[in-house]
Amino acid sequence: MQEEVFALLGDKNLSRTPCRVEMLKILLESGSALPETEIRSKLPQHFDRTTVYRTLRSFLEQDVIHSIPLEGGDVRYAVTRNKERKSSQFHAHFYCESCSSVYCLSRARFEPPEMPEGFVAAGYDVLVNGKCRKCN
Amino acid sequence: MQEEVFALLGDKNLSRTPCRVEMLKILLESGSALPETEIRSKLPQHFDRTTVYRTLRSFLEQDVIHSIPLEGGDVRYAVTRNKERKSSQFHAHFYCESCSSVYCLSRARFEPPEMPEGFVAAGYDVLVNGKCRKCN
DNA sequence: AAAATCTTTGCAACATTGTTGCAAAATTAA
DNA sequence: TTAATTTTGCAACAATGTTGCAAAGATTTT
Repeated sequence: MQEEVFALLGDKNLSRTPCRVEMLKILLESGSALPETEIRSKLPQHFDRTTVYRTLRSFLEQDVIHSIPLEGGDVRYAVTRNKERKSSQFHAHFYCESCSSVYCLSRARFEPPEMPEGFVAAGYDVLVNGKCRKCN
Repeated sequence: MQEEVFALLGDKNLSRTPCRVEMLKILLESGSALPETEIRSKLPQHFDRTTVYRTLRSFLEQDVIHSIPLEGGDVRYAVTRNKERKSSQFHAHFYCESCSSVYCLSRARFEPPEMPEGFVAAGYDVLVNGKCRKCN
């Protein structure tokens, strides 16, 4: 775990600050995508909201994590697996309408919809909603 | 146009208040999905932000419009065409990375991605990004 | 090791999006 | 016309995210 965190940070030339290390651990340990409030509440020491947001921004800029905007302004953050890097043109996530958890569907395959005349697609974000493993 | 607005409101038992009528006109006339600020700025008379949000909420509750959350907390609102009612299990939208316009792709067909063990899908929201008709 | 530099953190303030409570104005019903 | 309901505006608030500035911690330079 520690090694994975260090590797992720090292790859992106991000220094090992306490806040970064702890946040990455939390995100890696969590099977689902988390909102900022939950990440912050899980931190072993107190960090200011600003610091957490700044760290999230660094991670986003370096594509260590990605954000998943939901209906109602809710946003979740999740570690970006190799399969779903920015370079990849397709991302899928699952929103459980029962427990509100969000999961990355990193290995989902998908047939792009046909585009109307004149529209050229570069990437696709799919949000599937339904019931997750735990709620079925 | 006027008739279409009245029909939409009538179907949902929403009274013809000035704000509702004008907002629906704006949304119907626009080929793309609009943020609240733009809807409000296009209104022929001044209405308070609160009133506009309350009207949006009525429309959302009655499925007259739907909201499209984007990366970065941006939200767009668009009239719900019959083809893409809540009852339908699939919605697709197009985000132009050049001019930031959002369009509904109401007639797009699509093959649902396969779900992992235990996950049951009920609906799909697809956000395609690329370049729109005007920007190509 | 001391001084200078760069980075991270916290605090206060602010912007934006959206909501709520309350009272005034406008509609609608009795 | 009076009474009841709905719509609107205003002020205040909540949540999410950003910015400026100064203090604290690391790094580097000499």
